[in-house]
Amino acid sequence: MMGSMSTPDAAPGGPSGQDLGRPPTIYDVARVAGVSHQTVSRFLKGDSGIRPKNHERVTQALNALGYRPNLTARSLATRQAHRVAVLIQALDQLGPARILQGVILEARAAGYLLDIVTVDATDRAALDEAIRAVTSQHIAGIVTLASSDEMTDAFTRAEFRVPVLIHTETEDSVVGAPEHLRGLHAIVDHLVGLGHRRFFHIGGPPSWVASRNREHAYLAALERHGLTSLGTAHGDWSAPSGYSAAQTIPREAGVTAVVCANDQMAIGAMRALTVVGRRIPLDVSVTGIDDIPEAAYVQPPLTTVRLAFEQQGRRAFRRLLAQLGGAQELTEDPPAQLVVRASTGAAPLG
Amino acid sequence: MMGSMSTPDAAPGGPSGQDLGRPPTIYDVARVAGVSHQTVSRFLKGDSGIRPKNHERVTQALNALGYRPNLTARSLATRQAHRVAVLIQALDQLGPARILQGVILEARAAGYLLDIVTVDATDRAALDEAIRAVTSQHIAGIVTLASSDEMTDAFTRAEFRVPVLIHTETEDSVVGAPEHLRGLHAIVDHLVGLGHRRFFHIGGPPSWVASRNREHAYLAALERHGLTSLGTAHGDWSAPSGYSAAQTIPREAGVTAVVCANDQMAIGAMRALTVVGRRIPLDVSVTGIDDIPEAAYVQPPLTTVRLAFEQQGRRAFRRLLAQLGGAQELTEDPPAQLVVRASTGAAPLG
DNA sequence: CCGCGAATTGTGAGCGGTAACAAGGAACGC
DNA sequence: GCGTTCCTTGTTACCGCTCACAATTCGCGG
Repeated sequence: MMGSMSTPDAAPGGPSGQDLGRPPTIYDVARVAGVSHQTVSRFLKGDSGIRPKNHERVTQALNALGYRPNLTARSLATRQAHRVAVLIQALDQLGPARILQGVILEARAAGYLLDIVTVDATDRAALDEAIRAVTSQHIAGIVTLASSDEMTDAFTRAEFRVPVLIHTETEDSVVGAPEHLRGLHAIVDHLVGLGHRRFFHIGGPPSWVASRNREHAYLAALERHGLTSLGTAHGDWSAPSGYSAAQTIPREAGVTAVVCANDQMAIGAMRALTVVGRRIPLDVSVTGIDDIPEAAYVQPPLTTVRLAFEQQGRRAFRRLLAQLGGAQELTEDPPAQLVVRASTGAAPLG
Repeated sequence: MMGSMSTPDAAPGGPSGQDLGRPPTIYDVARVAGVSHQTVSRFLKGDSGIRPKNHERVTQALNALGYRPNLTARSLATRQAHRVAVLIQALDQLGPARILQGVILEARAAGYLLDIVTVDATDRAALDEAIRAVTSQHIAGIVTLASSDEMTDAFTRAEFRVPVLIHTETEDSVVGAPEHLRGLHAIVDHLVGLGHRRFFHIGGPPSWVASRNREHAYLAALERHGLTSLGTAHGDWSAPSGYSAAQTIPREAGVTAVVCANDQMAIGAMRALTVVGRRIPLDVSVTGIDDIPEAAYVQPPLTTVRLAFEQQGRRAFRRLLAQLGGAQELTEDPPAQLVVRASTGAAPLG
């Protein structure tokens, strides 16, 4: 009926098919550019075999329409999900939260969505259930940041068709003195330098890989100085557990240095020691690991080691990505840095 | 030709078409159940108009194959994303992290995926950029947990086609004494009961809604007792800023109670006060808000208010869901609870 | 100027669902 | 017993994109 023939668009009201109600598709782009949708698809894919003229026209059409790819459709067609499940123990601990932060950053950069699931790593049933729930979804891979043995067990128990990356502090670095263990060495060196000879350790739950690594590093560092530990008590990473653990230190042992596996427990331990009248650092020195924000402001300020959590997270995700055939890994070892504050001092005489 | 007629399955090799390499689709289910794929779809949708016989057969086929719906395909067909963007300031603060935890839980329960973006709320450009990035995706809605004015501004500046839920502590509860403000009232009541009359406040950044709410509640609580505040200093929620803020308290003002807007700043403040020789709680009482895990183990243990962060998060997400036409809201007000510890004591005489 | 192979482009068919409509059956009244 | 209506089912067509393959086009030697 009407004269217009260039735009076989039956929809009335639109000036030139520029802005339709729904977001533009590659077909819209193709129409505007005067090419086939496949050419647009190829362009988007970064294909090189496109003639300059078309390349140009597609580019223009693309930002004329403000095209955004529909990731859902792409996923459906390629049948690969840009979605990764993250199993994490708890968000309310600084370390894990920061690691997660790193994972989030890296995932966003790579265009992946995260399916974050918090799990109680000590509850096998809940763990299995969570894994089942997660794997019944369409996901590209799994990252786990809660690295207890129960967790690892649960994962080896289940069968997966997707790559799983079990993040532990030392993932790969078991060989070759990983940085954070170097951090622990630095702590022990620092204390020995202050004259300490009688050490006690407050570690995390024995079933955690991180606990064992840290304890192991502590013992190794002592050994390097020809010293042995007077004992270890295990907490659960929390301040209360550090408090209880410190109470188990035998009074008569003459411990002058308490090395804790994280700051929270160190804070609890300091409290327990203070309560029984031991002065920090005059009578006993206490150290932590993590350098939580409060560490500098507790009484006395805590000597600790600052770890690059965020980078650990980035690395974990990158590693998974590598398994998925994506980008290459991040290889730099996350640094660790000794932070000396007032909770450590010269060993008491005698 | 053959006797079997119940399974018109031409595929060779498989025993009965049970386990093919790829995950089963509704077509597979339909074939096994001997109905059309649409019937299966209807069943999945919870449609009631299905004859008992078919209902039964579909049910059986469903779990015989272990069918899981392909959310991607569903999204494509219904063109609605089950994906919500969460804008959050920082994960390494306990409060926000726990709120996020609540959001995560609720989102999972509702079958939504979260696109978590951490933003620096003070950087307008970054903020706008983050919002643009997020909204260019196909999302159902947005929840923001970083409730500074910059954030709110950025959101009112932008146009959205999806619902946005800006979470603040007091969202709706500005009227009718929200719980956490009741918590602040409880703190003031507690201190007044101990004989304190000279109060000072260490608040968060003035641009944060939460800061203003808390300060407002603090002032209101004092007023109820016929008292006025001797002043307010603003920090940035961190321990160091609490330390600095406490240093601004004029020595000669005779302040006996310092009410801080969160625990971290309280910890910093206690340190600053101790450094200048003021004893806590003998000379001055200090209180926090949040009840972070370390609060009970700093020296002295901190009197504070425990807030139900996780529930705040759940509520925020539910509220968004309600806007999306989903489930109804959670209406219970998250509780707040005064936790009295050793950082508060009787006001000094004179 | 034609033929031919390589390089570009276009076409058609899914990916796994849902929506709209058409078709088949059962129930019911006469 | 038969026509009519309503209830269940089945059919067909997308959603927006990618893949495999067919159709063009281009460039160049003969």
